[in-house]
Amino acid sequence: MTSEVVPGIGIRGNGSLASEAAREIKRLILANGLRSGDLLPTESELCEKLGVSRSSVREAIRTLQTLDIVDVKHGRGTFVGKMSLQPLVETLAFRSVTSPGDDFRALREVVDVRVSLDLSFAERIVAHFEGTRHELLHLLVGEMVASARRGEPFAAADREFHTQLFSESGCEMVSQLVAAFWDVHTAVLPQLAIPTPCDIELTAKAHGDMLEAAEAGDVEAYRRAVNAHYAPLLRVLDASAPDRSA
Amino acid sequence: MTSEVVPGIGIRGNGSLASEAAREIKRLILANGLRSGDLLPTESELCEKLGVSRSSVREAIRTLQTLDIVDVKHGRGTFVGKMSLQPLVETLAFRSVTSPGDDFRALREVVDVRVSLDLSFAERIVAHFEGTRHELLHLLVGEMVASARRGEPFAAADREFHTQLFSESGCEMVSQLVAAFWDVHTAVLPQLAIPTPCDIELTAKAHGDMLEAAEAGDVEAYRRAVNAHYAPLLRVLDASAPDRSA
DNA sequence: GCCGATTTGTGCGTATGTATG
DNA sequence: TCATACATACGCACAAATCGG
Repeated sequence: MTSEVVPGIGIRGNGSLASEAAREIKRLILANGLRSGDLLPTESELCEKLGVSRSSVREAIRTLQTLDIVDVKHGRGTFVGKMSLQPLVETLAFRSVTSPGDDFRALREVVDVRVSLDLSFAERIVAHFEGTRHELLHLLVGEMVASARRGEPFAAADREFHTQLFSESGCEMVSQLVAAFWDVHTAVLPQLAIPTPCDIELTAKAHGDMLEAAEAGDVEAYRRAVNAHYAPLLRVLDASAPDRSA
Repeated sequence: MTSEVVPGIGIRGNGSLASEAAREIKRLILANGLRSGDLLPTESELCEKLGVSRSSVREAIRTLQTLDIVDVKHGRGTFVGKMSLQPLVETLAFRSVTSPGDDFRALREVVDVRVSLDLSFAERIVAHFEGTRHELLHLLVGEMVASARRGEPFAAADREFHTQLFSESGCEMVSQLVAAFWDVHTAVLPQLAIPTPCDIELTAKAHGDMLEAAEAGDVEAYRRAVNAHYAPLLRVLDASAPDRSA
């Protein structure tokens, strides 16, 4: 029985033992300077170190696993996670489908943020790709155009294209944020509307224009391509939610 | 839709039982059209409905609680949560302090995104506030300026100012995103640098300029005020991470 | 304020699945 | 094949918080 009442104010921070355990595990990661992929103590060891039962440790680990701060592998152990923005995706995606009246509203904002980031980071991206030729990105563009002509979707290539654009330019966090929004938008959109083959082809080609503009060092052309890229999608969203101001 | 129960052997779908249970609970929320604050079945009832033990149900609930999809209250029950972006804050904040070599790098990107959103949504915000006078925001500005003169911080007012700007303009999701980034940035910054009293006052005044520009319908002035608002912060970050490319 | 019912929080023992050697 | 170590799951008992009579 670990009543463990701390005299004075602190008690045990705020929450439950499990929440406290989660904080302690985070402190443990920080204190030992552990990085992604490093092995953490076993659950039993954590029980001893934190002075709580297995149940609490497991719930704490579950919390951190949800936040992608730790990565639990069955039968092997618990490792430091990649700390991706996956929790953001899940929350936003779920939220976007639980707003009956505002079906397109939440999704529209997600897309608006994507446009905002693509336009705002245009200088940085163009500056990075100017005068180079990025074979992987050209490959992805070719893949998307080819798929579009066959009337097939090209989700994987699309996602990688956008994330590569940012991560190559040294914006790792923004890249992951873009990926998260991409995930949300593609997870929610199919439940609301389906794009036309024509739009699919326009979108595919816009990726090529973005890449060429970046390699040519033309920021304005890059921004035009970004707007062209989102035009079909915004048209669908606006048509379904005409109450949008300006 | 989902795989559902596999006869015979207990294995079903892919992930763990707890993950499966979490998916089922989300489906339950969607299927019943539950909204924030609505009461969910008790853990015991969920055990029966999902056919798993209480341990698994609890881990599933813990997962959803971490994502702010459900809200658990001791002795009362489990409710549908507010689905805030709190999980994003925790992940990003933790990530920002676990990059020894990149101390300011992650934080810099967070601030870059904030600037991006403030600039990109300028038209929308200015269009909404033009010709009006928002007393609450003026109150917050006065509070910030007064605090700055006394050399005191004004975190609460600062945060509310920025979130109000977006939520008033009808961008609820972006507002919460801004709030999340604000939380990350203010959670991490104190561990890296402390602002000067002069910078504090400049920042406080910039808020007033933003508000006045918005109410005057001057988008360009608004953008200038936004840049002035972030200038002190960016100066600190750039000074500490000189490896930034153009 | 007390009591009991309900519900979540915690602890613990046990059995099973899974990787390693 | 067997043994070991560990994560996963189950079930129960009790503690703590909340609510209503």
